[in-house]
Amino acid sequence: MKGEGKPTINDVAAAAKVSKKTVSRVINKSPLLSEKTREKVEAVIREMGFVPNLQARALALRRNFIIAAIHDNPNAQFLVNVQQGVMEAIAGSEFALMVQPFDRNSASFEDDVRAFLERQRPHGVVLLPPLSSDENLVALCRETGTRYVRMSSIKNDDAAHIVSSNDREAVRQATEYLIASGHRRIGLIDGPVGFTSPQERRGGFEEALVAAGIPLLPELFRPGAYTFESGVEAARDLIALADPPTAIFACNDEMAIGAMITCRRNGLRIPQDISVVGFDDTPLSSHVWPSLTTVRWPIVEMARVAALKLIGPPEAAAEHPWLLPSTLVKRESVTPPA
Amino acid sequence: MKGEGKPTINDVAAAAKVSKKTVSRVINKSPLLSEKTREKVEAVIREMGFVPNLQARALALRRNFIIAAIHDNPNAQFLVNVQQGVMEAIAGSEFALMVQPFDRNSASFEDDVRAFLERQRPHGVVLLPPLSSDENLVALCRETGTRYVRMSSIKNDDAAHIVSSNDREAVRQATEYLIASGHRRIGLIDGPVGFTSPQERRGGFEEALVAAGIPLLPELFRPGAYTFESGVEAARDLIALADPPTAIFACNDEMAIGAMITCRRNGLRIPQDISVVGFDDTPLSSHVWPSLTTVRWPIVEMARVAALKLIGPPEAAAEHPWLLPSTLVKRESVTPPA
DNA sequence: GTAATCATTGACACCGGTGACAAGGATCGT
DNA sequence: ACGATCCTTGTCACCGGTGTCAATGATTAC
Repeated sequence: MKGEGKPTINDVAAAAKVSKKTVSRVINKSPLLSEKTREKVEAVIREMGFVPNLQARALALRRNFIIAAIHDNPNAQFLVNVQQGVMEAIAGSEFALMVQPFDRNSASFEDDVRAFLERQRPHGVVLLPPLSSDENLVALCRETGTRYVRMSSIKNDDAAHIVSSNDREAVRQATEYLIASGHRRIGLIDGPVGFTSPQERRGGFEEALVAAGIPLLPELFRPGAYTFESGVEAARDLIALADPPTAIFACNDEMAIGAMITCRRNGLRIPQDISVVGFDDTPLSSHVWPSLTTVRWPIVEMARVAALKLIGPPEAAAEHPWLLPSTLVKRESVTPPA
Repeated sequence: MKGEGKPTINDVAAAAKVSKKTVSRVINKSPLLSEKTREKVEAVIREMGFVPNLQARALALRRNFIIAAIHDNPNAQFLVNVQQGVMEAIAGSEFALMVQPFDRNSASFEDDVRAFLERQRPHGVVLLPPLSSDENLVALCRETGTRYVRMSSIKNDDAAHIVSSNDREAVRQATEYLIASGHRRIGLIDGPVGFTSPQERRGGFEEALVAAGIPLLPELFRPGAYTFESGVEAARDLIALADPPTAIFACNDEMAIGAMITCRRNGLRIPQDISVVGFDDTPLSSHVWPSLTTVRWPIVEMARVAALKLIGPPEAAAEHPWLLPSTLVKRESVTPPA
């Protein structure tokens, strides 16, 4: 310890009168060490306040302790939930979480991602939807030797590299719940085109209708963009129909709430005049009035599992579950039709 | 290039038949280099797809390229805005963003922060509110030699280490707007006790009342916790008063919206029967009906400036502005009292 | 023409850890 | 008592960059 700066492993070694390798063994909890020296060195470490330099470790080990969440998702609650899940997984470990948004509309999108992966060389990345369904990114991860886990609704049994939720099934159940309540004209507000998540959700919706022998009427299917405004628009169109639906399923909560507000602005009571079901279970959904019946999407859990797959030994990645249940949360926005 | 793994500076040096130091000069754009060798080496770098290893760089330079956002803030929109601001500042640079939440209620809070700083040794940290008002953390940053910028409403002219917004003034203006509209009984829903931001906001509110000669009536001051539910409760109490207020200022949007919904549930029309003003300008505030008049808090800008202060040369940190304007956004939730 | 100066480039140690392997001392069996 | 074996510990090179300073060759000054 030269009086300045943080003590290094050399300082500790000198102070404890052992080799730096021995100190290294202590901080790595190597089993081939006598109890006596371990205690001696640990005492010195404590006394000097030595903390190993992660940069040096990263260089020597040729791997660092960074989990990166890569996304192009503007939804705040989603992102924060993901961050929470990852943090739960890495809490207490040496790992840290890096967050990196990308613009998928940029011409340099893939180059940007590649530059990030090659520069930061994170230990592992969690690919968040909707960007996670991009096969090029997966190829990029493979190419750069980056461990990855996709969070996606894609069908895929590569359990080591994906975490998914059974959205289709959950939406089917939600729709069956509407049908069981007596609804037969149910509007759907779709998610953005080309994204995988709304495909699954819509799929579950359609399956339920088909199973109940209810025809799929084009006028009841409305486009959406996962935004509040698109929910407003879609609902406006739906309730303007000659024979409007008695219930609406929106592919996410934000649109569902846009729909609720639009219905109310147009004099419809919820749920007496029209029932609404959403998807996500954002905090908001329990704050609106009436509270929103929705499908709980286990983002936090998915993110936690994704991170666990990344920080554990590679061969154990597939041992964590890859499919987590989305579940129907019944609140106040559904009632039998008048 | 040994056929395996990424090429290193040594591989490039060998291939270009120059010393590794010369390659180092090229990647650092050193001016003392002949144009000829620069081009030759750059060609080899491109051809081999060489990307310098940040870990090694970090070790040699004894500094890394990580900006960490440290927080104990559960508000999703806030966090994402901060992340966006930081990303705007570091886009195109070598820097990356790390996000680290802490639990201020934990007994090991300070130890946790210390462990994070000492292990990751980020190049700089942005301390987010409310944790940013903790002087112990600032001391910790100093002690560990970590560059920091506080995002806070604290009064402080240490321009190199703080980014603030003139919340007090903005709230005063918002309140003056209510007063100018004819309101004289205005309820306040406070923020959590012990936090600095609600102090400023309440301060601006009181200043405006005092300046207008309106007495500060205790029954019109209600506690809050920045949560939707606390807004609900406070509003319930306010409208239950024998002489209820004709307007409410809530210290954040979430409470304001809780208040709006509560008023409506109790048969009050907004803004005809009661006006509401919030603070934050979350996306939500323009989505509710009627849309919420609120104070726009420039989080993205503050975060961007904070990051700029961190990534630039230390002596230039104070040159960036430290005070950014919060501004009143007039929407539909305010009208003169009946 | 030669010394002085400048622009380029290289040699080498170092940042703070780790892995591979060797060495030292204690313990064991015979 | 002796070598074989095991348990601990140390030596040394290396991870992939950077700083310092010296060496080289080209240019300039006189």
